Amino acid sequence: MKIGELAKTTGTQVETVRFYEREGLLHEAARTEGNYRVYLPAHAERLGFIRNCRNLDMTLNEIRALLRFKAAPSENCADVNVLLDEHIGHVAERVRELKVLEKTLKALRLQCSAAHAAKDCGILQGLSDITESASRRSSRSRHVHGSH
Amino acid sequence: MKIGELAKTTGTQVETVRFYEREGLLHEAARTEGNYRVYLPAHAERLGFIRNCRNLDMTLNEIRALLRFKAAPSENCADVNVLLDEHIGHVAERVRELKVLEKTLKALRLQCSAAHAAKDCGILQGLSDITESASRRSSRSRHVHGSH
DNA sequence: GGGAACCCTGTAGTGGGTTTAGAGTCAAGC
DNA sequence: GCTTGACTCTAAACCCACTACAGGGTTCCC
Repeated sequence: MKIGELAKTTGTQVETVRFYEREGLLHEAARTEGNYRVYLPAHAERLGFIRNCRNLDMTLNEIRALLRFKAAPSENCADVNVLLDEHIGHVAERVRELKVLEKTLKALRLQCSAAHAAKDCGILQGLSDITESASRRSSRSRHVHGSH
Repeated sequence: MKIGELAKTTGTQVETVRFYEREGLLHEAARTEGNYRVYLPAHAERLGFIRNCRNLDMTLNEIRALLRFKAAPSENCADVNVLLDEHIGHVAERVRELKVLEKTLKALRLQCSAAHAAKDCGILQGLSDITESASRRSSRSRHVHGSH
């Protein structure tokens, strides 16, 4: 199959498939005479695995690690468990952070319920004042992202 | 005050201050004879506002909008409310997504409780199989990020 | 005058793609 | 045989919010 079909069956964008190839996540495909990539079912399987991992918010590096484990079927899988436990930890931490954030934002929102002159707006006041209440984002180098 | 002091009092990194100036979020500072930036309390106030907004996970564009509202004190603040409501919506949505994710990851984790050969690992199997269970990340162009 | 601590500019890198530009390929219809 | 349109190719730039680095200059203290 050609790249467009592969992309459609795996719910990926064509550019993303080429990006994964550049990144070494997908093996290079054979080419037709006209230089089109040709994919086999094994490619679709591997891409499906990658997309599932991405849907679980894993980084490409984590996915690379998992692909290595998959490629060594007789080795011990303890490291897979460790990787997943760490990832679950990251997600759980991010949920906690975002809930604090949500609470803070809602409290801020209550400071201005009606429309009036901006100079009297409790929200703008609040944004100037907050000193310590907001989640003291101590976690450097986060891996599960914010809200944007 | 010089840039280092400003950075310290606002809990910002020096490079970030210069970055905000380049981005037009902070007004250009006056300079000493030796070409060092000199800041006034007003700069510290504005930077504090920006950092508070960033701690609430707003984008620089959202912050730019808020700074414009602040600069027009007699205008109506209804748009501030709208901006904040939208932002709260983004955060709440991301929390929902991440909780689904956490659940999926924990279920996946249960498929391999002990260490054994990778070819028998329920987690790697599960990652190949998931078809629809994981959060169908329909939200394109998210603004509150994942877990990394 | 020597060294440490600070500051300057400019550039490149991060992650996980997306977008754009400019060109080539292929099958169908006329 | 020629055109049209859908598909494909490469390479490079762009996104966000910084961060890091290279290679200097300034200030201050001893």
